[in-house]
Amino acid sequence: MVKCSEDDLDKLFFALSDPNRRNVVTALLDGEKALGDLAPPFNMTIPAVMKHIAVLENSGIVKTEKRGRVRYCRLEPDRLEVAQEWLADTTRMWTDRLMALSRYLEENP
Amino acid sequence: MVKCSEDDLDKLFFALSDPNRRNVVTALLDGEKALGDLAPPFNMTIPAVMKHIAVLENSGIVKTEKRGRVRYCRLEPDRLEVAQEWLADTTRMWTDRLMALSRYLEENP
DNA sequence: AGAACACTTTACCATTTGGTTAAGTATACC
DNA sequence: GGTATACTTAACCAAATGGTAAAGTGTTCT
Repeated sequence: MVKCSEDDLDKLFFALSDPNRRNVVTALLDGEKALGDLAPPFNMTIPAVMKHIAVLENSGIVKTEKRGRVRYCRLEPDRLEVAQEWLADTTRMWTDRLMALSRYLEENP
Repeated sequence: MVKCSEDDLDKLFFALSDPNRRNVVTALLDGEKALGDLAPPFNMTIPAVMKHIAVLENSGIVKTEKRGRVRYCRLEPDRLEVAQEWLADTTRMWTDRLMALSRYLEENP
């Protein structure tokens, strides 16, 4: 099981619970993008994008870096992998226990 | 790719973004539980539990049924599987694209 | 019938969220 | 130096969230 605090999970799932933020993540799959490039495609103002980026950065999914007057945003592979592993482990655990339950129900009608 | 609306994903991730709700999900792995049995372990009042159950039910993760004066809560395997598949597909897509990116970066230093 | 039980509903509260506009700051260009 | 660019900050707003206490409703037990 991946080490990951409850608080990390809160932030991670919350970050992914908004469609605009998931869109930003999708946009960043192409690679690094300037903060200003993320607003127009989603009809958001720059301050709105900044808040979403802050949430994503707080969750560890995204990192940003300022070069000159431009703030570049990119996905953080490590954190993505942590998220992926936690999700896989958890859903597998759910599935296992649910299968055990359904097996039990079959054997005890 | 699993069919799953953006709105479904909002609800799903949001439902999982609270530690009390994840605890309720974990508690339900043992099987069906009465609503009242979910409050004491987490130091919540009954109305608080009801709100969390409503969020989980709205996301499709949990279903409830009233028998007599007791409301029983249980995990909904179908929805769990949908969630699991979506998460696996999405994280795989992320991983694929990130691997393509790192391969590109290796070949173009 | 009457009491006990297990929710349900209502009303209320502080905080957070997601968004805006407008003014401010730092960098790049002519 | 002065101007355009690209964020940043501040102030504000409506709605949602997570929680409570208290009163109400429907079942079950004696």
